[in-house]
Amino acid sequence: MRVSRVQAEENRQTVISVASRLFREHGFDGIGLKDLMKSAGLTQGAFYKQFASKDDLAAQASRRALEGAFSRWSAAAAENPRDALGAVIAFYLSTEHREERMDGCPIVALGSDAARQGVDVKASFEAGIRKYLELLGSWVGDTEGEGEEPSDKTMAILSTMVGAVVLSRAINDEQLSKQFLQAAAKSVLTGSSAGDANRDRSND
Amino acid sequence: MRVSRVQAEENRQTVISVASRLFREHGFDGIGLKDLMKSAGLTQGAFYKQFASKDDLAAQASRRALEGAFSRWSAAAAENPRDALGAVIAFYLSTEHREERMDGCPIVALGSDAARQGVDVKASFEAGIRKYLELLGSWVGDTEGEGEEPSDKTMAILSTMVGAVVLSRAINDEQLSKQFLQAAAKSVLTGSSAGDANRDRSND
DNA sequence: ATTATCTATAGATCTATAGATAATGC
DNA sequence: ATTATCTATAGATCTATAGATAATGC
Repeated sequence: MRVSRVQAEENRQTVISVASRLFREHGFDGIGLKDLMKSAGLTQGAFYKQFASKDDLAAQASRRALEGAFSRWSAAAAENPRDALGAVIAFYLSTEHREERMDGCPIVALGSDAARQGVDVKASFEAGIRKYLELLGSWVGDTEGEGEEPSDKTMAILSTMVGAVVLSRAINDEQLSKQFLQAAAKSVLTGSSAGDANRDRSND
Repeated sequence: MRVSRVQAEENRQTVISVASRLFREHGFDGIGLKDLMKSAGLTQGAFYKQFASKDDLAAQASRRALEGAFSRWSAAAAENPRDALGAVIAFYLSTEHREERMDGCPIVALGSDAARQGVDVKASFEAGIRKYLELLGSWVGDTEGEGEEPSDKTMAILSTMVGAVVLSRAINDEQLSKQFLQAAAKSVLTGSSAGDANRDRSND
């Protein structure tokens, strides 16, 4: 029954990744350790040799989720370096992103939940949010250097993006839902002074 | 043990009001019927004579919460009719509102949770959101009449407001948290063309 | 010898239902 | 007679722990 140290670490990583997806799908309180471990191919009994508590896992899974989301932003930007902001907006404010709670932005999927969690989960969110802001700030073009404080404009853009997807997911009407995404995209792109000419992407 | 029909209805309303607050505080999955009923001064056994299920209560409590929030917006606007948008922004994007999850905006407190709920809860949210949009639209001043479709600008403003408070609650750092609120206020007020001269309110 | 995982379980809590009780409504 | 609320409970699930097992690490 025992497993090599390497395998054990691999299992641990699997649990964190699975949890980062299932927490987004069901909320921190919406899924139990038994189902979480089962989805990772283990039994519940193995949990407490790997994690101190469910809260501990929540903090680590949140970090993992934010890191994954950051990678996605980076990848979108790398694919379209001339219009990085436009590229990120194109997927973030798409109906596809709205539908994929499990793999989508953790701030949207778990933002309300995070507000009720302890400092560890919030620390994971804060670190991820700061990285979002750095990336966004470099595109919005009003940071005065590297590693600067985030600008108000950058923070307002992130707020608009997060809010639009939260709102688009909280309602039944498909048309109104889509309009939240489109309105936010329009607002961010016309107000951002991102300075690119090729605004040719469509929104879905 | 039995109680008059009038009293029973009053109890029902109390349960809905209490739930609208406790769900915001703990999430739909974060509080049980026993504690909910106890907070309303009843026992759990009385629940199912009043509601079909916990989901049923969630939908009704969501409606009640949104109605309360709408009243607050209306009241703020009535107190300062010359600058209704500014008055709403002043409290919505304040640190006080950020701290009062239980009585604050239900979209912020339960938006992520609502995305995981059924059509009834989402219907409550949708109805409330439409009323927010109507009110906002009348202040932003680009609706072409009464009962019109919400404008993109109105929807972007609501997105920014909701997103900013979600973000401000998901992190530990007080300064960054406050900056989200201030940045959003600035963005909404400078970009809104609300057309009022007396922009003299402060943000906290 | 150590330990990652397993099965099993403790003790609490969850939603929902059943039956008793006592007051209302007719 | 009806019924709003109560106590009690069913049956499932929750987090966390205990002890057994079997493979690793030394």
